[in-house]
Amino acid sequence: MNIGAASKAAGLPTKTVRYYADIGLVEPCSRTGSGYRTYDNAEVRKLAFVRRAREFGFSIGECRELLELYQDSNRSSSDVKRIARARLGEIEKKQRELQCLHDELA
Amino acid sequence: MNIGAASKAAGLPTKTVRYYADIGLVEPCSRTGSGYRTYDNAEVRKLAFVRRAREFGFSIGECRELLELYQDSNRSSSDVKRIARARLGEIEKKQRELQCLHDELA
DNA sequence: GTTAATCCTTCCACTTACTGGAAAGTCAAG
DNA sequence: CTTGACTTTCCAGTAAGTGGAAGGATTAAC
Repeated sequence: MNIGAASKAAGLPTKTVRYYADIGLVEPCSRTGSGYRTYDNAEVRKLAFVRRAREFGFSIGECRELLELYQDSNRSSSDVKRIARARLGEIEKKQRELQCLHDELA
Repeated sequence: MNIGAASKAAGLPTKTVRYYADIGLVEPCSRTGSGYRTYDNAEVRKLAFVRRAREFGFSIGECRELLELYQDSNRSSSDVKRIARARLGEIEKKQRELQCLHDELA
C-alpha cells in the first residue's frame, strides 16, 4: 500500500503520515525501489491508533509510549500495567470531561 | 481575582490565560490601576469551558463559536440550534472514538 | 518603613505538531 | 509515449502556546 492509500485508510492527511515517518513514530514497513513508502495493515492500525490518541490531546511523546503498550504482546510486567492504568485513568477523566462539555451545550 | 487565582480556578496555565486575553478569546472583566488583569467567576467559567473544548481538539476559532453559543441567553434561532447540533454530533463522535481508544488499551 | 518573596506586567524568541507549496521523479491508463 | 495522478525531498509558514528576561506592584515579616 502506498502512502495515499494508507493515510486514507487511517484517516490522516498524507502530509501527517509522512511527518510521522520522519520523526520515527510510525515508519513504513519498507520502501519501493524508487523510494515510495509502503505500508501494510499493521502500520495502518498504528496510524489510526495515533490519530485517535492525538485527537484526545495525547502528545507525540505520549503516543510513542501508548504505541509501545499497544504493541507489547507481553503485558505482564507491573511497570507496563502501571503505565497503562495511568493512561486509562486519563482517558476516563477525559470521558467525564467530554460529558461535561456535552451537557453544558445541550 | 488576579490572573493567578483565575488560572488556577480554571485549570489553565497563567501564560495561556494571558494569551487568551491577548487574542480576545476570554478577556478580563477589568484592569486594576496598576494594570493587573482582574477576573470574576463568569470569566473563570468561560476559561474552564475553553480548556475542556481545547482538550477535545476544538480550534480557537471553534471555541470562539462555542463560547457564543454558551453565552447566548436566547438560543431560539434555528441557526444557533443548527450549530449546536453539529457541535454535539462532533462531541458524541469523539466520545465513541474515545471509547475505542479505551478499549484498545484495556 | 524597608526588605524579601511573591505576585504581576510586556516583549520576544522558541517549541510542537503539523501544513502548504515548489521542483522533480514515478507509475498506470489510454 | 504522453497525460494525469501520485510520489519524493526540502523549505517556509501556521496555530497555539511556552520559556525567560527585565522590571513594576503587593504582601508579609522583621
